[in-house]
Amino acid sequence: MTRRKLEMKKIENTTARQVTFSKRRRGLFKKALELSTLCDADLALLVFSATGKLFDFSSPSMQQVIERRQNLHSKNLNKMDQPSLELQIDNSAKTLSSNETVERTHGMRQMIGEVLQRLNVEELQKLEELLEVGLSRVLNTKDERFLGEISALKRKEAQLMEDNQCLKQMEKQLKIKIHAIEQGQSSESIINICSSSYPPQHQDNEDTSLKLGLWGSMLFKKALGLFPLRC
Amino acid sequence: MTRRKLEMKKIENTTARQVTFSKRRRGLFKKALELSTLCDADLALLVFSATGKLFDFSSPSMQQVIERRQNLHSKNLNKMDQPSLELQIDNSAKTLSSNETVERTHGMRQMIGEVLQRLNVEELQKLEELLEVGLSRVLNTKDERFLGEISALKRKEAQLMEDNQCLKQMEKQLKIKIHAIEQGQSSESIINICSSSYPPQHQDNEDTSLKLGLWGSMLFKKALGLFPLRC
DNA sequence: AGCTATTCATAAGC
DNA sequence: TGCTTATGAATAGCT
Repeated sequence: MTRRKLEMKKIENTTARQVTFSKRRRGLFKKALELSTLCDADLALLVFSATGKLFDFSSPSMQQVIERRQNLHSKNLNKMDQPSLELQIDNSAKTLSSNETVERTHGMRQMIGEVLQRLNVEELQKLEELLEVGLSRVLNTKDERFLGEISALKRKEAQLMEDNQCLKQMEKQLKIKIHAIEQGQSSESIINICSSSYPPQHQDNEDTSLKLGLWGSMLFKKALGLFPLRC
Repeated sequence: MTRRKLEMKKIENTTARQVTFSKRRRGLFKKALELSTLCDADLALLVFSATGKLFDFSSPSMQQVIERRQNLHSKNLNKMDQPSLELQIDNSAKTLSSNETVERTHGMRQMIGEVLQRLNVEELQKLEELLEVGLSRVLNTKDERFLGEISALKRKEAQLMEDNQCLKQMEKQLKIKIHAIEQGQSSESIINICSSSYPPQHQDNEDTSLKLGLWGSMLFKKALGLFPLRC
């Protein structure tokens, strides 16, 4: 603002608006750069022009800053749900540093930031490599868990379907037997199948279903062995 | 800057740095607001303080602006909306290998390696950024698939267990009936239990086993209806 | 795109 | 952290 003070609302004249956009955009980016330089702050600035062109500046990388924000949001959402990681880091910090005041006055991030400042390029490269390896291990572990869970579920599913089929067969057989009886035939030709008591209640509540399924099919197979008609 | 011009590098004095951070941060956000107001531009500004606190401003919403950027990047990745980098790489590749045998004998990796050698730091940073965005999208998509598959399997499992229970009930009833008949009692005295809450309510056609489950239970119901004694 | 006249932002100091 | 002030920066309106 100079010559005259500018009213703080949208500039209606398109040309004037575009000129102002260019000038002020440059100014804004300069200020952003200065802030990040002078104060060593992480920062991201995204500006879309009216024509859809993107201007951006960030420190460190845009992706990193955005992810940092999203992590923050996730944490806020989860809150105390999983104190694990931060707490672990914090504990590690406590174990590492005999000077307790450091831990109390400085946040973890700040501590990390300051430590990083002290590292030279070579050390930072080593660290980068370590973190890359660590990331890939984390990702692989996560995938393994996912895949493990999926295959467990598939096993369970297969088991249940098998049980299901067997039960249906069993049902069929029982109906045949009933029919036979009702036709006045001797029931001796068709034998007792399942005199057992029902599902044993295990104390393992984590995976009742699988055991139940297993128990079911074992029972059924046993029954089949006794049964004149095969399943 | 006033009183004296400030050198453009990190302020070493921590207190002074924090004071400057506060002042300049306020100024930066004011400028950002003014730019978005005057020029009606989409804009996002994220600043992390050294203590990890997040300050942000955006217009319209942070999420929208960030997504707009991601979309832009996807487009860049997908096609030649912005031919700059991709084209440069491609051109570099073509320039590099006028000799066709080179392309054929050298693997993709080596070619990429050579192309990368030709990029300057700025181009490499852009590329790094693109790859980071791409990676994070790939990871997110993968996770979504995993989670989707897991929840589908869990639904399936629940369905199968339900079917299973019902079949077991049926079996039990049939046995009771047989027993009754064999004792010479009237079958009328033993009646139905489990036909109540049966009909499954899923519409997941993508899944054979589910259909089988559905089919199974429909069959079961039908059988019940035809059967002299109800279940 | 340049050029000022002006207003704004802010480093230093308290 | 807040206020003051001198001064360097940013920039609106012109050209």
